[in-house]
Amino acid sequence: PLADGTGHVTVATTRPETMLGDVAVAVHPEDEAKQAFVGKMVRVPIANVEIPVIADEAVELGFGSGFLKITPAHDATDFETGQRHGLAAPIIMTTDARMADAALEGKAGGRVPPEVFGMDRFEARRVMVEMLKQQKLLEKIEPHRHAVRHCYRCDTVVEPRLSDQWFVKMQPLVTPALEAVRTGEVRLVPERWRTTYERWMENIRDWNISRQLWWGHRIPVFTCAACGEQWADREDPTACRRCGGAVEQDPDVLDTWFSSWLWPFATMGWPDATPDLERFYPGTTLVTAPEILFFWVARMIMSGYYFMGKKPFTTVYLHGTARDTQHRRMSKSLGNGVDPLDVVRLFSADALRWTLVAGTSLGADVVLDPNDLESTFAPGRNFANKLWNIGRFVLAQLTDRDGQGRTETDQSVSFRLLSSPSASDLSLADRWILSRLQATIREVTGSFEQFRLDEGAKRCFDFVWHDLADWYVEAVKPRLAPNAASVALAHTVLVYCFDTALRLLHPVVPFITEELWQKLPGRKASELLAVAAWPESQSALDNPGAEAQFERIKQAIEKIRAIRADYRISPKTRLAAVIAARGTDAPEAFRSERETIMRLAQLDQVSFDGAGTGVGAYATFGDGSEVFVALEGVIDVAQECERLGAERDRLDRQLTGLAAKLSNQNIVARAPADVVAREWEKEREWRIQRDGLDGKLKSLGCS
RNA sequence: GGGCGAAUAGCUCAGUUGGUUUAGAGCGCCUGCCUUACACGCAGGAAGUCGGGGGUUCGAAUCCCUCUUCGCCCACCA
Repeated sequence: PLADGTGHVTVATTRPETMLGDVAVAVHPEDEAKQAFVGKMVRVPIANVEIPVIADEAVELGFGSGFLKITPAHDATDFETGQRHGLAAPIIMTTDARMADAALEGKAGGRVPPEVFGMDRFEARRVMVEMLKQQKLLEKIEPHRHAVRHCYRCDTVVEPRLSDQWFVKMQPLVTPALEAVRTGEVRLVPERWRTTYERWMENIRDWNISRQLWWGHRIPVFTCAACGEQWADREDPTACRRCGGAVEQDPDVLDTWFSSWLWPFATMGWPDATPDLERFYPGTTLVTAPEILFFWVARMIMSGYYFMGKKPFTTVYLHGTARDTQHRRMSKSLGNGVDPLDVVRLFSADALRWTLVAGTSLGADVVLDPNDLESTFAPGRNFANKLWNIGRFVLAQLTDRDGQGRTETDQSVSFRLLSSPSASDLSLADRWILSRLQATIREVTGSFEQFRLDEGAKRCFDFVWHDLADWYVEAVKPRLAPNAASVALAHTVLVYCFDTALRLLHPVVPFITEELWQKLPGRKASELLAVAAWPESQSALDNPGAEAQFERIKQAIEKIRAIRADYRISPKTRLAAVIAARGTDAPEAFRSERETIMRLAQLDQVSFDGAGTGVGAYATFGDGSEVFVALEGVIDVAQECERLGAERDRLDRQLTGLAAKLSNQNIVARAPADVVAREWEKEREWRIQRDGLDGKLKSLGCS
């Protein structure tokens, strides 16, 4: 009711009991209809005090009744409104949320009436609603969804209550910390966090650093019981610095982040100028979770500039978060987590690490399925297993040749190549894998430097599994026979490749790589991969020509394997094939890897002269090179026609698409020359392959 | 309420300044193999109108607009 009895205003609230602490009712200054009320007094029911109607922009236009009760002691927004209008802030609850006037120190007789005095807030709410009803001052009750703060530990609804606290004035600390990130002096990775960081820094509020907890660093503020002098001190004083009276230390402790923000230098002996501090400050890369960017990272940057005059680190790498298949963050309270120890037990620590590193691209979260650990972590286990088996194979070659363990020769030869590769002795497969390895070293190093851990991990995976194991190890097997001429060289290349791959992979799968690496020849007992040198690529081993030629070897083998599968020929059946190099494809390359082709395509006969004749299956690849597999008695002309026809049609479709592109003058004129040249080269190769197939189709009499 | 991000094969995701890609990988799926390092493996294969619509461009999964859906972070919500 208005105090002058001329009417009333209606106020909505979700916390009726706090009306005992109301000091004003506010309306929005632009709410024309309500301006007449501003300056009038209203009587707060139950509390029986008169308070003014004021105008303030904290009121949201169009929300609720348009009248907002102001309770400065029990609501943060209201506190600020109260400050703006110079209003009092009566506290009407105790620290354990029972109704009582704090100003009366536990005695009744103030704003809190006897009916609810000493009552818990929720009980008081019920009683007060009843009282309002009886006094016919309750207009209506309706459901309203809104956010209520709960204690993170016991889930109790938290009640805002005005109290004295210590704050750090943040504005002076912000400027250098904001500038550092803006200029790139401190780099955030991924970069998009910069916006978030800047927004927070620009709107920073003073930092409440006092906590009413049992455990923590006590606030070093002292108060004299006699004269009231109050000061902060580095030492613990025993008497007042002014009058010599008894002193008391502030009972509160510091916010945990108030000590954490000193971490970059306090851990190294600060405030003393220690050698560690000199050597290790500033640090290089801080790795942490994104949600801690404000709590910790921003504050470390601020404290670094303030206390040390320098940034605390150059790069902040913010990693992803582990989530479940519904993208919920894994947490103890939700119970949707994956226990790392289970994963270690079932799949190994390397498998766990592999999944998290290889499965997360920069700045992205990683989704793990707590209900299907197998499909989540098996790939990592499988890869570790593959590494182990390659290691077993390599080591077996080096140790059991004549039943007498590894020899002196093995150890010396294995590392000679590193300094002086002799190209003339190397096979095509050697040159290919060595060149591939150099590219791998460069790419993996580059990826890691850019925090593209997934990219680096997967590049290693591809090299180890698909280059080294699938092709090189298979190609090199015949040369590993004890009496083979190039056995020492083969060992050298094999060990060099494997050793280097282990070094590259060590950050991702540290345990198995360490174990394997220490078993390699030439290792001293004290050597650790963990501190071994990072590989450097040797440009002398780069060999694009060998890479291209060995690609053709692979293609020839793959064509033969595909023919074998198409005609359902048992893997045990050895076949005879003719491979004809065409165009720029080098015939001597095929000849030099004759053994490899025979073994991997399961042939008992291969010729590199002329084209194949008789009944058989045909395929074309590369620069028009051809492969012919004799299939007397197996071949079905109709099926061969269909097979070749399908391949010819596929090439035709591609050629049609390309032709449209290349006949468009716009493209030819406006696209970069090298792009156009590449398209023409593609067109040439596809056309040669297509023409080859056409000829074959004709000669088979396919319609 | 404010800010940010994501939608690409059945699933989880790559695809770095628009053009070497015939849109890839792992898992799953289909066929055949215990080929003396590995069946946690080998060989071959199927599978995607790159969320919808519009635009810019000679050219778009990639840039712009819009719609839809999902998610995350922050917040002083009467």
